[in-house]
Amino acid sequence: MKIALDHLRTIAFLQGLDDPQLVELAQSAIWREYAPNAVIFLEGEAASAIYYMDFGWIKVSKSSPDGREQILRFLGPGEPFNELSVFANKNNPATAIALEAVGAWLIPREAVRRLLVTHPEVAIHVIENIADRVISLVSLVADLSLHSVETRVARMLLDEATEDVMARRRWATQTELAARLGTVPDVLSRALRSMVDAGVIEMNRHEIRVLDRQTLEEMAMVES
Amino acid sequence: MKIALDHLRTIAFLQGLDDPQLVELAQSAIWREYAPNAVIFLEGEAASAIYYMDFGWIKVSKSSPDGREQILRFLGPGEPFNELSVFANKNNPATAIALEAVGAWLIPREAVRRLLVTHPEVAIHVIENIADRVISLVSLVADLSLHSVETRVARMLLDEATEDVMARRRWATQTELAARLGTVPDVLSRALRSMVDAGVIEMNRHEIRVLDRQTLEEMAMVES
DNA sequence: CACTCAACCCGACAAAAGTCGAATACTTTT
DNA sequence: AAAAGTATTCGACTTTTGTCGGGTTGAGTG
Repeated sequence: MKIALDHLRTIAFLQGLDDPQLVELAQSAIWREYAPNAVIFLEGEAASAIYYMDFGWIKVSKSSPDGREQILRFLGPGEPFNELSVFANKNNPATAIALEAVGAWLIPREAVRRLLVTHPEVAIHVIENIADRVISLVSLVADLSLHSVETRVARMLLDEATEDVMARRRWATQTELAARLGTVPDVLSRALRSMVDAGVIEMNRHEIRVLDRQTLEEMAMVES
Repeated sequence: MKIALDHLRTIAFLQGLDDPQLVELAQSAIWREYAPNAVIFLEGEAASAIYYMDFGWIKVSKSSPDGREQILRFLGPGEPFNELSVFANKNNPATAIALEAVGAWLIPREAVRRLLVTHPEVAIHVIENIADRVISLVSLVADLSLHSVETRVARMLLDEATEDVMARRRWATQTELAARLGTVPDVLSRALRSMVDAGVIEMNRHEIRVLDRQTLEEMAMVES
């Protein structure tokens, strides 16, 4: 219980709650672990709980009947997810799958929802949280519809790289990255290769290093 | 003022408020009209008010530097918009443009935001409203990334048609519809034409009529 | 009613993205 | 360390989507 409590304290939209409230939540929290590739929940299912990731990474994605996959986002330690379904009483709009061994706390919907009525400041945090989701989805739509694969790759690199290095976790294969960018591994491979050939980046299994940030920014069509 | 009050009463997320509250809102409401093609607000601008559409239609879209446009949604009479930016204190994530003559009420952000703290039920409505936005964006992403133009066209027809007829407003040109579907007018034209040739639909300037719903559903790849 | 302009359509073409089969390189397991 | 499995790459090819120039239609305007 103690552990759950400490974690709850760090969730953004629970900020400002006093200890008794948190203890109550902590008492209803359930611990879950998932093996790599395990399905955490499926698109269309009714959501029953909010998740708070303790360790591991997952992907949230949609799939087409013929097996193609579009990843909406990756989620790592410290991030809450499935708030949307829980707070809005909707079915899960997408599927969540563990990319590696994952441990997470589940807080049943009722426990969290009660807070909405009694603690308006929580509601405000929730709104801001979901608003960020909308913003990132809007920019995903714009990327998919308005920009070439090369541009999207360049943008991903600029987005993810810290100090011009984008570290690659074990699961960050070209297959997963391609699904994130809305394309297929082959095409991503070609795009990366042509960047390597052009001397813009350097790449190995564990990281991608940006060598020529300026050219990359031109490829990304970032506006001044 | 009276008029504004009557309209406010019909806004979904203001349901449950008592009259004095609404009167206060109505007093701060501002009336605005826009000519066809007028820009209502631009992507990136700070949002200062929530809009409530009285008459006319608008489009919310993102554009690329080279002029291509992706429409996120159309909005008509009775629908509120820009809640996202107002409630979450973000800049507008997209641009809004009038498709025809538009009249709308603006309610300044501060007036609405105060309600969030004092009236938790309003917050819940706001969350549900934004959640719907997330869901429709997720399905737009899936459409763009996972399905062909023909499939998207078929889906649009099935979505929009009532009684197998999709009425076309004056502004619903192939240019606008194509921008909504994430393609260009020519390609949309071809897709529609091939459906007409296949006897699946019938089409004129004012409406598109579904003749063979079953085939259309197969094209839309709706899952059983 | 003639004129104008936007919408729509067509056919040929160009480019981007996706597919396929097979070779190669890396990891992980045994 | 060998075997097995996964990830990446390659080249050739197909499909889809987008582009371009020009032509037709039809609604709205003076």
